[in-house]
Amino acid sequence: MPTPRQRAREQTLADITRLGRDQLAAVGAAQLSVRSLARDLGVVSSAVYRYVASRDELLTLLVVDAYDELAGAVEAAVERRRAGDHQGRLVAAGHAVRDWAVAEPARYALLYGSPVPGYQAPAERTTGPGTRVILAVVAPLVQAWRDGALAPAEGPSVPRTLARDLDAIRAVVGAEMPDDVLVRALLVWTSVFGLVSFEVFGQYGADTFSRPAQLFDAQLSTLCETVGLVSRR
Amino acid sequence: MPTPRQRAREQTLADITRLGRDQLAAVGAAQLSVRSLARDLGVVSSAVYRYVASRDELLTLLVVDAYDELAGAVEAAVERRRAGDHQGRLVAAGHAVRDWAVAEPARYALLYGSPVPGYQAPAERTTGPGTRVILAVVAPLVQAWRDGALAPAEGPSVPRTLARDLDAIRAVVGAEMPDDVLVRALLVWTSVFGLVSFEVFGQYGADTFSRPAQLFDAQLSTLCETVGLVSRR
DNA sequence: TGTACATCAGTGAACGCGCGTTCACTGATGTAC
DNA sequence: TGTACATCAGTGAACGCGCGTTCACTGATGTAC
Repeated sequence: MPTPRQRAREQTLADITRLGRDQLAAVGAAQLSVRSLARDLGVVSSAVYRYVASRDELLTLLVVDAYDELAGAVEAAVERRRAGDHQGRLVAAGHAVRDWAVAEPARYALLYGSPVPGYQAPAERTTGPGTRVILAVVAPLVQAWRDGALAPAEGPSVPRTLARDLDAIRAVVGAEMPDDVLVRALLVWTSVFGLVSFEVFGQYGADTFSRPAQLFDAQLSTLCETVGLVSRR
Repeated sequence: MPTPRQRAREQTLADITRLGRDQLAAVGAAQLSVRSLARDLGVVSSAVYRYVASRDELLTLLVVDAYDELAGAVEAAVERRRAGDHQGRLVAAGHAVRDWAVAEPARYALLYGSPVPGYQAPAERTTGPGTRVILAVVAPLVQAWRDGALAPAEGPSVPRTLARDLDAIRAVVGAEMPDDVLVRALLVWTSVFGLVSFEVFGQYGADTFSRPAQLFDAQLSTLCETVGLVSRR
């Protein structure tokens, strides 16, 4: 049974996360400041140090928070589709990433944008949540391979050095799939985030596309063809 | 004939650009500061305002400088290959982008990373140089289409709203190519920068790939297949 | 060629601002006897 | 149930720092006569 003090502490920590998100949205990660967060919290700046040891730890908190939310959104979107519909699930995963990124551009930038100057995310705390997102995105492809629904590879085999790197990755993914499937999974991962980043970071120009989701969709289906995922009619 | 004063002014402006690049590399665009640039220049901070009207204009200067250099590098790499070798030229363009980005991560981030908080690039000065890069990257694909060397489209036609947006883009590209070719050009563009961004912004994890260029290469050739660019043997 | 004036690069002080972090403190909440 | 002590959230002042930008100025360079 938590004491009132414990409950208050959890509440304040939740408030800090929430206000941190707002800060992020308002000024970006580079300008995120402990003092201004304290002002929003209605507290003197030094009080925040009861909850986070430093500005860097505050950033880490927000990184983990964002990864978790994004991963959750992707996982939920995938599971809303029928288990056998691999392409549908992959498209759903892509759109989940895009929807979240469009709704939360600042948090997306924190995770997948240019690095925050002077801040290095502590691997032991962020790698886990970060990997969860990746796995959620490529899961439909991996499942398709497991079900034997993936068209066989066409291209040449990968160079030896690359093959060795892939072994390490295989251990993380936890599936014994062949090199070419793994490369395709990597392509899916990078392409999805590449497409989303372009849109969110404004590379297309302000008014070039009236319905960016349509472009994303068109490119996603091309991507599905590329990796050998074809919908069953 | 330039007066000594004019020559000195040009020299100082060049120094400012050079030191600005160094600043960018050292601390990133968000922390780039007029005062610290003045220190590097060996001059009092207010003196810099003889050359740039504000910090924002300094950033614009660096944006244009970077676009121009990158575009030049891509164009040169493309022209080093035989005119008929469309796939070779596209791969060369991709590698030119990657090489430049790896060598100049901070300047790459300024152009293609998350937006600099509080800074909005003036479209009338940056759009031109920015477009030059895009055109240089997709030029080999466009040329392949002109030469009739592009495999025909397979996917469904694009939605009407998207088609209308594409008309506007066609005007910029200055070529009367069909929608599906244009979509493929867009895919090339976004994918190349997506792949490069992932590597430069550290999404792969520090030591995941011992030779990232190999992964890039493998993904580039998959991309060439996707868009219907196949090398002639 | 010489002089008077205009231009302009660079100075140094100042304005007003925000930052991260430390530290001794007050006073409320929690706990052990 | 009551008391003494420990814990800990939050205060307010301070440290030392850097920032963008303005402004009146000095003195060298350039130009018109």
